[in-house]
Amino acid sequence: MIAETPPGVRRRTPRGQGRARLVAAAAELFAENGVSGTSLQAIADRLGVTKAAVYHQFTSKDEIVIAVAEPVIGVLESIADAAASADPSESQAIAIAGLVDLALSERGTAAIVRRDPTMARLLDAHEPYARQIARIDALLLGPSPSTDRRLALAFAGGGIMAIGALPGFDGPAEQVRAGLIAAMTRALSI
Amino acid sequence: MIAETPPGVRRRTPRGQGRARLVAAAAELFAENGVSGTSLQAIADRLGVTKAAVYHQFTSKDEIVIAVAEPVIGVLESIADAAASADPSESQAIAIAGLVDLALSERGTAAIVRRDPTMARLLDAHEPYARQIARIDALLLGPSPSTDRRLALAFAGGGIMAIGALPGFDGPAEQVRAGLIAAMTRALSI
DNA sequence: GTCTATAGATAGATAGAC
DNA sequence: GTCTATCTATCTATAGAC
Repeated sequence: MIAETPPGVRRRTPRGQGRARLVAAAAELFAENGVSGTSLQAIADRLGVTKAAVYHQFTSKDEIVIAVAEPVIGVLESIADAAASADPSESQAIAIAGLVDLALSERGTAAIVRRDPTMARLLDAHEPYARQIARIDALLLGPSPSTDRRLALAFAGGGIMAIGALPGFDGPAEQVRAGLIAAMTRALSI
Repeated sequence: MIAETPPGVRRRTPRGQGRARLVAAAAELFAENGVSGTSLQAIADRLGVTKAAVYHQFTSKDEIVIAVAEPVIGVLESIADAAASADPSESQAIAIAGLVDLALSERGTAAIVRRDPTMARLLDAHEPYARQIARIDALLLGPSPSTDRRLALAFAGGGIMAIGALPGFDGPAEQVRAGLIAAMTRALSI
C-alpha cells in the first residue's frame, strides 16, 4: 500500500498552477490564431504535454474558452463597481481609465474576448459577461443617449480593443496609456 | 454525338456567376463564424452543392479567402487614389468618408478583413492589400506623425471596423454615416 | 497528473463519371 | 458545373494504465 501524500508536503506542481499555465497558453494561442484556429493539440504542444493531460483539467474546449475570458470579466466587474460608486462627475473617467488599463494589461485576451466569433457566441450565453458590459455601457452612455452617442460608444469600444491587439506599441508605457485615455475621452466627447 | 453549345446561347448559369455566388456565401459565413470556423462543407451547404463543386471554382480554401478580400482591396485603392489626387486640404476628409462608406457597404466583410487572424495572415503575404493600407495610413497620419497621432489612427481603425461588424445600426442610414464620419474626424483631430 | 491508444466525426483535397 | 466516392490528416473527446 502506498502512503498518501502527507499534509503540508509540496507537490511537484502547486495546486491549480497546471490549470493557470494551461489557461495562459490557451489565451496566447487564441490571440494568435483565434479560438476555432486553435486545437487542443496545439495547446498541449505549447505546454509540452499530451491532449489527454489537457482533458484532465478541463472537460471540453468550451470550458477553456470560458476560463480564458473569466479574468477579463472579473476586471470588468471591478471597473463597473468603481465607476458606479464614484461621484457621477467622475464615473466616466474612471470607467475609461479602467478599460484602457484592461486593454493594455490583458492585450490579446481582451481583444479576443471582444472580437472572436466563437468567444462571442459563448459569452452571449454567459450571463456574467453580458451583465458587466451592460453596466459599463450604461455608465458611458448616460440617460437617454442620442444615436450619435451610441455610435460613438460602439466606435470607442472597437478602438480600444484594436489597441489591445497591437503588438507592443512603442513609446513609454505611460505615454501610450495617456494617449489612449485621451482618444477614448475624445471619442465620447459628444 | 451531342452538339456543342452553339455560340451565343445562354448558359444555365452565366459565366462567372457561380464564382461570385460562392464568394458572397463565403463572405457571409466568414463574417459569422470566422475563416477557421467556416468549412468548405458549410460553404457548399449554403449554396446547395457539394464540396467538389466548390473545388471546381477554387483550388484551395486560401484562394476563397483572398477572393473575399479582393473587392475590399479594390475599394481601398480607389479611396487612396481619390484622396491622393485631391487638394491636400481635402484628402483627409475624402479618405475618412471613403472608409466609412466601405465599412457600411461591406459590413461583415470589411470587419473580417481587418480582424480575422487567418485573413490577416494571408493578407500580410498579399502585397496589394498592404500597399493600399500603407497609402491610406500615410495620408491620414501626415508627415512626421506624433506617437499620439499614430495611437489615434490605430484607435480609429478599430472603431470604424467595429461599426461594420454591428448588425444594422438603427437610425436613418444618412445619420449613421454622418455620425461615423464625425467620430472618425473627432478621433483624428489631434 | 501524465501517458498510450483509439473512437467517431469532420477537415481539406483529389479522381473520375456524367 | 455538378456529382459520388474516397483519401489522408486532424479534430474533439473518451477509456484505462501508470
